[in-house]
Amino acid sequence: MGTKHGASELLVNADLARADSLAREIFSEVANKWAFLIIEFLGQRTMRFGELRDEVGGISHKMLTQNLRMLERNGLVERTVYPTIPPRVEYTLTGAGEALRSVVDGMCGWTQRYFSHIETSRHRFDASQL
Amino acid sequence: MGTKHGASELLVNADLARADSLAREIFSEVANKWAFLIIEFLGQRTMRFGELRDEVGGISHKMLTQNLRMLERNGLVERTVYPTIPPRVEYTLTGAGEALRSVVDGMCGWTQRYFSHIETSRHRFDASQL
DNA sequence: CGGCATCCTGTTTGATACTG
DNA sequence: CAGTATCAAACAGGATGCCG
Repeated sequence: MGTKHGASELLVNADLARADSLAREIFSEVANKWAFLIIEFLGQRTMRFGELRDEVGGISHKMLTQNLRMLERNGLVERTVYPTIPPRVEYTLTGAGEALRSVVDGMCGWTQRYFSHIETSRHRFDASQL
Repeated sequence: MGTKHGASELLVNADLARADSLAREIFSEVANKWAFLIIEFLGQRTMRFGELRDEVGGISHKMLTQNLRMLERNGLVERTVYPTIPPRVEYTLTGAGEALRSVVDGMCGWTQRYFSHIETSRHRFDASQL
């Protein structure tokens, strides 16, 4: 890296810095347990709000709504409303969502693979903390 | 799936159910942004507490300690203390940690790949919410 | 330097109730 | 059925100070 910078080079650096912090922001927003679980289950098939709630399990109505909105905003999930009575709303993964699902799948596989390693490690750790 | 179950089959099912909920618990505990960022940076090289704090950036002393303990407890990170003055503590990824890092790397790649898709989607969404 | 305990604040969350 | 609002409870997180 030299000590001379043209104006355009400075702009490029500024752009990279902006992109980087935004990338980190996206990363932080999406990397949470509910989002991952939702993506994992939605990957299996399109589901209605209530189905998803049952599948995920242990998530409150409010949390599911919040996370679905966040995922929709980021273009990972598509929301389709059928204006019937009672209302019917379906959620599907988009291409970006499917792509992230393969990452989440990787994590599921990891959990299975290292399951006993983790259990053992936990016991050892807890025992050592008396 | 028949309607008759032997005692051992019931036990197996019970075990699977226990393992499943534990797996989900592990999944939920590890799938958070700080843990992912820590794993990502530690994957590059062994680091001291302070280095890691600087690399991750924006994480408080307390959060870093908490997450490192959690990762150590689950056997993803190994903690080495050098009893010098001042103290020197190094953190390294274990095999399980490295394995999870490849998942996190996948997510980093995903973020880069869909970066502009996400930005566009966000703008569209925010505009539609007036 | 790194860890732990404490206090204190603001965010997250669940429960509840009401709307279309 | 799905969404939104509101409220209280619970928790996460930052700041600070002291210890090894």
